[in-house]
Amino acid sequence: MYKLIDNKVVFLNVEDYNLDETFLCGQAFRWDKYKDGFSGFINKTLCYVYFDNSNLIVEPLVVCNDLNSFAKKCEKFLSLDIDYKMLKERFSKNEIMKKSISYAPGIRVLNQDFFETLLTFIISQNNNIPRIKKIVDELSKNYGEKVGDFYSFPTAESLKNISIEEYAQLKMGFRAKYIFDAVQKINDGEIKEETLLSLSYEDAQTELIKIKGVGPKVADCVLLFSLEKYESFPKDVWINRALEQMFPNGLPKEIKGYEGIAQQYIFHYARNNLEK
DNA sequence: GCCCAGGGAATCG
DNA sequence: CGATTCCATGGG
Repeated sequence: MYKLIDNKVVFLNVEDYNLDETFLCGQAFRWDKYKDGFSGFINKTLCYVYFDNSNLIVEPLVVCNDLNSFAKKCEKFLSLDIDYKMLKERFSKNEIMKKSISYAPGIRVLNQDFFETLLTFIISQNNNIPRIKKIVDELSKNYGEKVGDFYSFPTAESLKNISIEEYAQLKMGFRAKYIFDAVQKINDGEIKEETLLSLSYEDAQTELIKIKGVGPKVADCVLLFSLEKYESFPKDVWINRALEQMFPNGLPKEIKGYEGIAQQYIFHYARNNLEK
């Protein structure tokens, strides 16, 4: 439930939500600490997200002429339309899941912009989180739109005539040619968000992998973080360690259908507690 | 200098 | 097929 109060979107009595855990867990690369919360873009609108006691508040930092429709976008983006209390109770019937969740119980899987998620996770391959953020910031500063002190993430249209060499100048390395191919396939209409949304998880993954530099892991991140395929379970180096050490006999049945949401708790636990 | 990072493509056997 | 190697860059 939310209300519109004083040009802000106010979600009342939000539980099972921690902004630090959610914005800093490695699923999003364009949110920064700001005042008592975080600043970033929701549906192309720059905003300030913070807690006021138990209320979660989204304050647009630019003019927003349709606050009601923006509020619905916020609800979806922040994953406030999913019953996390119920999901975590189900996951916690498995003892290892229960322990993983206890290390960061306030993580939520965001519903981010498709194009931004696609490009940022192409950049993420064989890379580390601070440097991913740095490259994504450079991409935005160079080709995004200036909004106050911030820059929006570039659109596919705005990247239409950018060359591989220009991407390489942003220190992307070998990923420059992959970004170029992704932008081209989006602009050509070869890859369409609406199509991917209508397809099954498996078929949507098959489509995404047609992009150069997009393999199973990057595709799974895009499917989970921007296309609402919650059964998607991205496997990176940390998750592989977790699977060996925590789930040698496979994933528990309690997370079925929502493996991706469970994956975030496991990923966070593994990154902070497992040995290399 | 070596190792690693929210991997994937190219190559090899 | 599966297994290995290379790819750019920067921090530890």
